[in-house]
Amino acid sequence: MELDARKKKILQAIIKNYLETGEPVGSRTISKYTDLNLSSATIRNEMADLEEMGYIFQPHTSAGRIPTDAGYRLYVDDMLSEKQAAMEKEAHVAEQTEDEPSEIDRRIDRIEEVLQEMAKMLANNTNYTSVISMPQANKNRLKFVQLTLVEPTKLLTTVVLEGNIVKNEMIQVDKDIDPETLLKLNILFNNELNGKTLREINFDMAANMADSAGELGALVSEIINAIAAAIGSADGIQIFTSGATNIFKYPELSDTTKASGLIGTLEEKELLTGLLADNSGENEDENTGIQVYIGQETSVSSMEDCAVVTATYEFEKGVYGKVGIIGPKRMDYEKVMDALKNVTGNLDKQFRKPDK
Amino acid sequence: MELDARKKKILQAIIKNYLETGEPVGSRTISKYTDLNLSSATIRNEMADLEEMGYIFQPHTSAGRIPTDAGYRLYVDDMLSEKQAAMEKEAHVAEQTEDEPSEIDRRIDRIEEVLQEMAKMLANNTNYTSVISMPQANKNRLKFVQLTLVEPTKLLTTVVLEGNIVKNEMIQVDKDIDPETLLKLNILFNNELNGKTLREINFDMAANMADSAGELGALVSEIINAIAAAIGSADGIQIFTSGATNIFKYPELSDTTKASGLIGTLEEKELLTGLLADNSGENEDENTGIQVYIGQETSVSSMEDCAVVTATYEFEKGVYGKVGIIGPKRMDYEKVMDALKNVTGNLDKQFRKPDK
DNA sequence: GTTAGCACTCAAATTAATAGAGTGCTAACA
DNA sequence: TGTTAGCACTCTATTAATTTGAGTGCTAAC
Repeated sequence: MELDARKKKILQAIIKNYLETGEPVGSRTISKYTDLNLSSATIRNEMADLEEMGYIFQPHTSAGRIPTDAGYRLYVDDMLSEKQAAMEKEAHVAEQTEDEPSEIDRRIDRIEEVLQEMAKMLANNTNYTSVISMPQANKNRLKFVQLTLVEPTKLLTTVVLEGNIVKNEMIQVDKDIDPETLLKLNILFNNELNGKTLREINFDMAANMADSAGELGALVSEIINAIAAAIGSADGIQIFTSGATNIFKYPELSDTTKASGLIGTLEEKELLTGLLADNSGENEDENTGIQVYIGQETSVSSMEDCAVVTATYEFEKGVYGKVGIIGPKRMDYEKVMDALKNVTGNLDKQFRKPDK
Repeated sequence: MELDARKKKILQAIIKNYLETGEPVGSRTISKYTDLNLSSATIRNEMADLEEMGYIFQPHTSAGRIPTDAGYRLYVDDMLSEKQAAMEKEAHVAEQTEDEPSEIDRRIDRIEEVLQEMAKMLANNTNYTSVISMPQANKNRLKFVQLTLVEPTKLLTTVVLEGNIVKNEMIQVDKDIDPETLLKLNILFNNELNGKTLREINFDMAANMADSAGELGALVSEIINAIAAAIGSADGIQIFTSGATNIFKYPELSDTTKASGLIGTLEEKELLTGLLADNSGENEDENTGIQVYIGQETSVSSMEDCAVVTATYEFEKGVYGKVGIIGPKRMDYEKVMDALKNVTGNLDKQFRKPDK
């Protein structure tokens, strides 16, 4: 069967209406709602076809229609391509209004706090649950290492990554370290490791350095481990969420089992990593950088009644983080995408030009 | 009216039964449940008295009785005094078994992670929601300050507090700083500030130091601000929660409005600070260090159907943090208190003797 | 002071009745 | 051939009526 223009128009009308009301949509409603001037009977016929094609379904025999995941998919894809076209048009215009004053004017030293607050704002504005991931550091380069003796046998390793993410790790050492050795170590590490990514600081390099350090070998490799751990802890995607309770605003998500499951995954966060991982390209809209996962596509069972929309922000050249919205499938995709574009734009500005 | 021994026994039986079943308790049940050998009619009379005294009430006229907050209070206080007596007996015994091997054997460098994991364990074990506060640092002393130049105009301030809590703050400076000045500053700050608490690093001291620094005055006071901010950020009580979804296991908490409110306060965390604040003495049981808040006593409106039990752990001499359990009023107080004692004991050990 | 017995109350569960939205199908129409 | 009016049918949701049972309070007897 063909999905001709009329069928498509009807499908869109059904979805649009369902997004607003959350109730199954009947043929009579569509007959009035659209400018097609068709009777409800005709609509009914078309609806039967659309159902056969898998875009809509009836929760029970005498009810109106509800979009299936495939239906949502079609709708969202259409919207994305429209958005894309619109953006191409406005591209140059945007270029000019570039340097409008950012509303947010604060110190950037505590990225965590900025992101957490951003998440809060986003959740408040959209009435959905928001999710933001720390920029992924596994591509981040080591900028600076500082070893400091805090106690005679306690060595503090301060690791600064490109983009000025700072991490600390405390090392317990066996024997006292004299200031001279400490200085030597500091120089050694900064010479050898600066500019390297976690991947590059691999076992080979650890071995090499330990060898060339002679009798300090054991200590050196322990320090390298600590550094790797520090980078790694920045690396294990850190996720901020906000507005978890917004799900209770949508009846289809707020029965106890579903809500509990959802909030559980939000609390645990592990399952969210997949959605916020840096899977650029895959499934992503090239122009808008927006990804949409509907129901099963999230591959998180507790979210099978949800949709997730994510966008990417640039933290440093080549280092990305993600912002996401989790809500019911019948979320206001358009509004959500706008809000996300807005947030990522803000973050981009804030991080890329830290000082005015 | 007098609360004689028999009435008390009946009251306890009612509460005990209600804790288990969550259903209103009738006179017949008590007549069998206790070893008092009284008929249900007699129990009924006593119950009427207990109701008049405000310890129990009926949700509706033809239902069994449910404990009031006052009833719970009596029950809990009784239990605490029993526990206290028991502890006094076991005091010397405990002394001997002191150095049993701790089950938890991990690196202590990341306090945050330790606490978060502890919270998780606690929530899993008890089936309630757990809450742990970072040790409060406003009594913490500054141990060490390290200034490092990360970029020509970016100064990284690493602050180590007693107990090896590490905080970082990035400072943007106007003009380049030469290595010599940096060294001078490092020495200055470590000489002047080490061992001081946030309170002691007040405006006077800031002013003094800035004055004696001459032309570097502006920079010095900016750095002091950064240090204060770093300490302050460790100071603003940081709270870890876990097992928020456990509340759905208790019907009396899981209707959407209540659950939403509760989870909201758990997410926001601000409202929890009151419960976990270091209000030692006030309302606290001297021997056990356990505090119990029932319903209204939490002074958090979303928790008026909850009870909160907290215990104190010692992080460093004189520096305390709190561990708490949030659950329905009919929680298993005994189990909860034991679990809390267990956790605080573990934390005490872990922090007080970091190395074996 | 305790207890048996009885009338009474009220929430919760069950059943019955009703209303209404929406469908599918058929037959007529342009 | 595509569109439409009309009608019988289906199924949910709502409301009302009924029943059940746990539990009480009170009285009278022990």
